[in-house]
Amino acid sequence: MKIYNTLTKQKEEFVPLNPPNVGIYVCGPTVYDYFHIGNARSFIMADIIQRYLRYKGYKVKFVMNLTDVDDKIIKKANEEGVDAKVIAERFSKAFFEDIEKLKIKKADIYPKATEHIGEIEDLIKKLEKKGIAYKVNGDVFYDVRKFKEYGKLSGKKIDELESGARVEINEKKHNPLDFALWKNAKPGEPHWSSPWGEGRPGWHIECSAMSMKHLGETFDIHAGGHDLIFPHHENEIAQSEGANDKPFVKYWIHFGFLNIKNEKMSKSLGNFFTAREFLQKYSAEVIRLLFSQTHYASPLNFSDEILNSAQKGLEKITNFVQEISFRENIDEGSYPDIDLQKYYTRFEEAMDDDFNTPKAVAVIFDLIKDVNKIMNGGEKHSGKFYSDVKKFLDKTAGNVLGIIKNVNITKNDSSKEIDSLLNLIVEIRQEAKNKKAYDLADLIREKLSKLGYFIQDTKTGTTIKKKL
RNA sequence: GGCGGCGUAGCCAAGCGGUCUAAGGCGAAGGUCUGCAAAACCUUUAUUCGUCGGUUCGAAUCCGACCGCCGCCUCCA
Repeated sequence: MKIYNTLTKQKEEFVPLNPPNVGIYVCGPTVYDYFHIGNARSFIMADIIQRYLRYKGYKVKFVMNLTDVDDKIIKKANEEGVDAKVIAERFSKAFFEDIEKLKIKKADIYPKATEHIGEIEDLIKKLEKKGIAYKVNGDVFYDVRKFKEYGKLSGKKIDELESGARVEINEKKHNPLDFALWKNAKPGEPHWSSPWGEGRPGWHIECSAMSMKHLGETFDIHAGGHDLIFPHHENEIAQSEGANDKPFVKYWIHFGFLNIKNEKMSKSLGNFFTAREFLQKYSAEVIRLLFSQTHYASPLNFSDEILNSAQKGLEKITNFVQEISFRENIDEGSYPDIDLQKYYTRFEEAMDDDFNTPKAVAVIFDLIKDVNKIMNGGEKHSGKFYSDVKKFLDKTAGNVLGIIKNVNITKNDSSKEIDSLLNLIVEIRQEAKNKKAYDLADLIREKLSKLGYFIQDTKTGTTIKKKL
């Protein structure tokens, strides 16, 4: 299995530090607002990565942090005249609601910055002791010049950065690129007492402290959006490696942006849609299919057109799953000449190649086409065949990509009853058809459709599907 | 200004030295099945991969120049 590593700028064979264990840390949200569909892309792609690693048999420990102290949270709290905690709690809750709706598998741990002040403090002390951090009036800064490898992730050079036009001017810093580890609290801001006075942690140090605590000083995979490479992840490396003198992360993965009209979707540009808004109109599966059809690292230009395209594609998948679910129970006949193992292999080859989900999706569609062809042959086939196909889809498109809707109408006893009633209706309609009472047959179809059930007459019998 | 990425059919998007007369999805046209409908299937829809050169027996894939687009260098997934 290969992963493109931002640190080395090449695809590398994935060798975990401690197989079969794999530690993954993904930069989560700053909980000051609902997250937008661009953020959702990162969360979903990280989800697919961890699901695939589990599929491969790795024992994954997946950590996603919540930044719950931050300038933006404080700003919002001030605007509303409430405590910063109120804002953080409100949007943490919203975050969990939204990722659940997006069918994102829960992380093993969601550490919060405010619950790791002790670890953060220890880390800063360590850096201070080594002479890498310095204090100025209650603020503590990281001295970028003290870390020789600064810039190794982003490919930037300190000198070039300094001459850049947009470096913040702050006379307190030794070097314009130095960044805050600890911020002196202004009145009304959340604060904790520390050796440097009342204050709060800087953003970058949180992730170093929390990832280290939950995954160790060196761990396998760290992922996040492309815009975090610099300065966030660069600074994390500086902090962690500066303190521990050992490699921080083995593989760095970065997700491409979701663009709108060719521009990065972001809160600051104002060209965003929240994930919640989208979920009202499109299902999680549609969004996931859409994202899966582009490689995680490439930019993805968002538009109604591609959304509709994904929706149609998903319908094709859903129709198919309903069809085989139906046949799984009733059909009897031969097992057709098809080697499902071939599709597993192709799926894995695609995913093994730096999580090539577009290719993996193509395998799913190939399978669907091939099986549809078999079903169109007019012959009946064994239920075992259909359940094998279904198992394949559940394992790959379902458990890894998350693009299979639950089509089971029959889940409990009461719906079993519904099933037999539906079958009765189908039989009656068949009688009507036999007597060429097409008006009546069409009426039944029409009425059922209004109730959300679609009747379809196929070569091998009538099937009924529920609208999903 | 520095650093990085991208440009493949009407749209989206894989492919990254030969199996490419280039996957897959959407769309479009015609057809099959059907009482009709729906679903599905079949056929067609890029001899060509931004442009121009070069390397090579061989290039969408490597190199160079140019054109166009985007991102990072400030909070941002």
